Amino acid sequence: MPDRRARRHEATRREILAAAWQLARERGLTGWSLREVADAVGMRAPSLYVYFDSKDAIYDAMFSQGYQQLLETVDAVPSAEDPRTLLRDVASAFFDFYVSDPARSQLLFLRVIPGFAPSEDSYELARRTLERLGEVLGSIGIDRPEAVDLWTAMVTGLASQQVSNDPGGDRWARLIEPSVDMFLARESPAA
Amino acid sequence: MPDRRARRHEATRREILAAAWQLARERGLTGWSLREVADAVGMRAPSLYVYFDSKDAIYDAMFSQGYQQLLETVDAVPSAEDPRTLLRDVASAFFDFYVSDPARSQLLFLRVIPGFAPSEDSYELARRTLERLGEVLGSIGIDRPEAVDLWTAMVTGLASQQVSNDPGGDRWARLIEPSVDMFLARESPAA
DNA sequence: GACGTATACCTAACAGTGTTAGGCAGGCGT
DNA sequence: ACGCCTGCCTAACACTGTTAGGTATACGTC
Repeated sequence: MPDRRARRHEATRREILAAAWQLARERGLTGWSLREVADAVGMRAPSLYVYFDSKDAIYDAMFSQGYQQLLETVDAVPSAEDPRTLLRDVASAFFDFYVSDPARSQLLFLRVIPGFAPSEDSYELARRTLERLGEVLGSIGIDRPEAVDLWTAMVTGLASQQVSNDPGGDRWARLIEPSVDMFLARESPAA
Repeated sequence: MPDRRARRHEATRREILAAAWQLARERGLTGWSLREVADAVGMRAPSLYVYFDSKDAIYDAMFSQGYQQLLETVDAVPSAEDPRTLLRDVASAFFDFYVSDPARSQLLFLRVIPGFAPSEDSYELARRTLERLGEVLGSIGIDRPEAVDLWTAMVTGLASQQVSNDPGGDRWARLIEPSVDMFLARESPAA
């Protein structure tokens, strides 16, 4: 029977993280303070230290949650025999994941916070998530490391341009399908 | 004969910007304080306000300088008849520009600083620089807006992955040539 | 060449930041 | 029922960007 206290503690941790995510989405990844998070959950700033060792520890927990969500997103893509179909679905899923929360994307994919680096555990989760992405591509015969790297660069490039240069629009979203075709023409000319 | 004072003023402005660039490269785009910049040029922090209205104004001047440098980089690419040669040269030049100073790239290409947006003038320079890039691609027949957008996404994607996931290495740098081939196979199959 | 002023600096201070120290009340396991 | 650990608090630290106000000097003008 797990500690009542421990469960309450965990619940409050999640509440704090939810408030931090909301502020990050509203004001940018680094555009919020611990006082604001504390206000949102009805505490004073120093009390947050009961739950996290530092602001960077909050970022680390967010990093971990973010990759967890990405893992679920990748796993939610329906498997398909046809390479073109699968590749398009995975690309769209990743693109949507990236664009739907730019603050999260900055945290997961760009080194934006001065001095912050993910903990060993969080980094391991990130590694496993990207490995999983590689497996999905492998399932349709995309298994050369260079091909996976190229695919990653292409899709993150599209999503990043969308966020930076046409937020809310679809100028780069429309290029997903052509990009997939272009990629397949090179990597899997048979299909 | 232009004001002695005005010239001295301009020289000090440049000195401050140089110090800010150095700190940004060493500690990250947002990892430095006005006190540190002031120290580097032998002043106290408030004196910087003689030269810049705010820290964001320093970022704005850096933004402007950065795009100036990018413009020069693009212009320095030797013109070539062969599309493959030119495309490879432009891609390499841009890739090197991006990778050689990740802090600058964050400032120019990603919206990383909370609350900061470039001034009208700086943004105009950015627009003209990217327009110029489009002209270079146009010179070898790449003139469909979608093709330019796709090329931009591809090259920034490669550079960004290189910086984030293999700093100092060449894991994505080696993919420039294959990417150019892949791109050309789609956009200019005749060549 | 002396004069008056705008300029280039300064110190002091303010509100806000992340963080630490220390204290108190109460819910929990024994 | 007792005692302790947990969850919160206030006060305070060093640091951040920024403003107010003062002073000396280098400059353009006469």
